[in-house]
Amino acid sequence: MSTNDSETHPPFAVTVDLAVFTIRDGAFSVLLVERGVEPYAGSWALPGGFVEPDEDAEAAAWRELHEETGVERFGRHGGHLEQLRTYSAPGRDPRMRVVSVAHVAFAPDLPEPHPGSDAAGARWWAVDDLLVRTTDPEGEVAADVPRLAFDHAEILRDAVERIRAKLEYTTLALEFVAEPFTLPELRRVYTAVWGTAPDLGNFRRKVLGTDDFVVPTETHGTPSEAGGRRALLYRRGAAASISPPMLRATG
Amino acid sequence: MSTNDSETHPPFAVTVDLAVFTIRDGAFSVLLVERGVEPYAGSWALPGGFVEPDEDAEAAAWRELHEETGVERFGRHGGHLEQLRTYSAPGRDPRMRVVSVAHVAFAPDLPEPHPGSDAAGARWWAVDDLLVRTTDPEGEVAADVPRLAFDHAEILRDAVERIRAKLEYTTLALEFVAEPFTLPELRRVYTAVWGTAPDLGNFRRKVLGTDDFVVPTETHGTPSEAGGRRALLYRRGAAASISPPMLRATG
DNA sequence: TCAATAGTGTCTTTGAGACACTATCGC
DNA sequence: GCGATAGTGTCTCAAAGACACTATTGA
Repeated sequence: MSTNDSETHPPFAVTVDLAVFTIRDGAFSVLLVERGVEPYAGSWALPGGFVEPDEDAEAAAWRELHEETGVERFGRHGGHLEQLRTYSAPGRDPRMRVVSVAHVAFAPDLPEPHPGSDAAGARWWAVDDLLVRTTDPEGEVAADVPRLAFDHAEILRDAVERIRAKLEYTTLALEFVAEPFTLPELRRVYTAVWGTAPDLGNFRRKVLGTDDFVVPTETHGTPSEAGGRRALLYRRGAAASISPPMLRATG
Repeated sequence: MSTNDSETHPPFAVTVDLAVFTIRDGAFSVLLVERGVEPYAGSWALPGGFVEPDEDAEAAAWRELHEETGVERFGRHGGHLEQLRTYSAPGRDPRMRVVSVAHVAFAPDLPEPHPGSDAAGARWWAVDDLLVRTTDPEGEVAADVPRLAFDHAEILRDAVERIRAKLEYTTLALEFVAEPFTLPELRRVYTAVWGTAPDLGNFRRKVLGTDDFVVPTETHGTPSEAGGRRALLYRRGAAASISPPMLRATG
């Protein structure tokens, strides 16, 4: 906090940007909106918006999340949202000086998004495809995979790395499954986010051996369409951290 | 990034606040400034200031760090600075709407600070004392230990937790020692930050067994005033992470 | 009975925790 | 020699990695 007089300093616009993740058909996916207005009209970007005078950045992020996805903050399990970091490069928005407080959010079973008032479209994209396109503009992905507007490719990269890391030492994976869930479902979260499947036996040992990570029910789920044994159903436990962490395969 | 027209949205002031840490006389310490102007004149606060039009938040943080401590960004080992998180509660500054991008910085052997132009004073404080005073206003610390202005107690708490956690899985402790250094010196960093001393033998095994954490020299240091064997001197290695992590004692 | 998935058991290896022991310094 | 600090060795135990094996379902 400076002691200078504020009158001598220029105003900034403050926005929030959201990287909203879910698992769709086994793929780690993120929500993008197609911009309807300049700049970058027609480009795809992370959803976001301006912070209002009476709210902090987190409240603005929840509001935007609701507007884009219908996720409610309260009521049953409303997903998880946390601040990522703030992006403030002077030229990051061509219109004016904008500082953006980026957030990461995720929830299971998010509905198909409906575009906000200024967006031309909104849909889920596979994170891996977007990262390939970002890293290598001619990468081996479908031709319609877009590059991102503004500095959103950087934000997406940071968000993905945050989530991959937090799966190791927190119970964040629980936020990606709807209750009740099976252990194979939970394991598929790790598989989708990390890109590699944890060993089945070792995964069960770790999850069941971590106090209050998951809570068993008495009932079993239904097999997938491919058939097979019915898995036991669980609910989320109260544990927040995993110690020692569940490490990604050292491949 | 919103697609709304920016003209309809109110301006914010954007500042950076800094939690600058070092180890002084074996104590994990943070730099505070005594405010010379309202609000909170006479109170102690984290150093900081307004972000200028032509710089991003990180550049503003380096500039303020230099102004308060004389630490240069370039040249020899100029310390480490990273973004912590952004604080944006509507009432956090009584004058106006201010969003602050907080940063964490540290370096070994920082000089005595000289107060900036609007500060009445500047000095190092033991982190533990400040945290006790924050948690328990009548805690068992010296009577002159202050409470912090604005929401800086919260920022300090978050910063300390970040550093304690990062010592576990990164080589961040190296930023607190001047080259060349001895392993006992490096161990004292962990002891000061965590408040507990890692076992001497296990600490050496971990540090020397982590590839490129430290690089041995051929020379030995001088014993402390209490005497004893001379320790071998090392330099910082290129490794950035420690895997598996060096865990805090489970006390 | 077969394919597919869920779940169990166990051998091996890695590495942390604890702590005893040795080495080198100033005095 | 002694006290103090630096450094080594080693026993034990917790837990991860790898992988073989069994169980339960639908077709």
